Amino acid sequence: MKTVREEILDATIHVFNKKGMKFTMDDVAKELGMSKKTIYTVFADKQELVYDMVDYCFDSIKESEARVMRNAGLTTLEKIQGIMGVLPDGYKDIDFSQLYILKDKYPRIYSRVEERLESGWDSTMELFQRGMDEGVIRRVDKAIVKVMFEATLEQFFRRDVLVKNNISYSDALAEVVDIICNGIKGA
Amino acid sequence: MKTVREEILDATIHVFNKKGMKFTMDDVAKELGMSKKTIYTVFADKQELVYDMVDYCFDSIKESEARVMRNAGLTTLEKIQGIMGVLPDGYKDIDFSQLYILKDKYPRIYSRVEERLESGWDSTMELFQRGMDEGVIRRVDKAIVKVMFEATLEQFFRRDVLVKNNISYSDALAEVVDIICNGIKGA
DNA sequence: AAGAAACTGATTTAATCAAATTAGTTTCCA
DNA sequence: TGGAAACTAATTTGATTAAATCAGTTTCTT
Repeated sequence: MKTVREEILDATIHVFNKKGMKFTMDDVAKELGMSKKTIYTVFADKQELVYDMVDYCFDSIKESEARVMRNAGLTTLEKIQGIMGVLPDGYKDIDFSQLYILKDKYPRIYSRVEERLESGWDSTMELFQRGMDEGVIRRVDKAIVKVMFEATLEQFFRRDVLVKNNISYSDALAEVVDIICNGIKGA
Repeated sequence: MKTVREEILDATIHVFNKKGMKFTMDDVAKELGMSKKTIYTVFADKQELVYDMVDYCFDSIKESEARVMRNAGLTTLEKIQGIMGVLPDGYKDIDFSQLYILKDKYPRIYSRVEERLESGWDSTMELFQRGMDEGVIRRVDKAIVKVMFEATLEQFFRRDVLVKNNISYSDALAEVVDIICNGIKGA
């Protein structure tokens, strides 16, 4: 059973993805068939709502991630592959490029997004390090791998490359993870 | 000996990189120690100047590229590696993200940039195809490799990732080409 | 022939202010 | 308790116009 809080957050994600950051509180209320009054009993203001929406999304990524990390049956390389596969599943929920526009208006939310985008890579970075120590992946610059991956995903969302080339998102993602993992694998 | 035309184009690149698309004709004239009058004897208007500047840059990429293609001593994979190395050398000359802002004001130049960015991949795409036919690289989606590479370079220029991580552009480029080439290499 | 500088019409930018929208609150009602 | 709708103060949007900038031309000079 979903809590009221979660219902509101889900609705917020929905209208956010439809209208970007200029969604209104009325939009959320209408989406829910709920009065604004009720929303305001749960969230103090719009800022808090968006802030919590961000955390809500990242938490779900983190959870899938933890599941991969915890799986003892996987090798380090398989874990890297697994995590790179779930990471963007979370990105799918929200159009983060929209969130970047908040820089001026909601600096607190903006820096929260950056913070979580950054810390979202913590486990992956650790895995890279472990892989290099174990010798299963080559000594590469972790920051570069990160940029490659993030930049590519960003393009998938922003431009219409996938539509134009008639490639599904999951196929594209699998291919990218595959190329990167093979590219960093020890010789 | 450089022609007047080339001198003007070089100066244009210079001021363009300093001030973006809002460089003025006076800027170019001052940079050259030349009167605007003289510039206008060579180029009909600003639009033509920028248009030719774009071609000028891409032509120099194409030239280095042809040199690699023509080198019979290289294997297909080495050629791919070589071409991916020179392609961005040309990007270094110009901040193409600036050019993308022209969409509305100079649609003719904008579409020229797109056209040449696109056709700049022609030889690389052919090489990918040849490599797959020869079996030296895996069957990958060429469009995805292209997105990965382009997106990554774009980030190198746009964000300050390289500065922040204290990596030189050429080291970063070499690493990216390396990862991609290893990532697509046949097993 | 080419630079320096002044000039003009067109475009860009900036400032201003009115109109519309919206966050958050309150009132009334089921 | 919670929805519907009205309300207010604040913000955002949009239109208008004045000021500044700039592309392209002309004049005068060496």
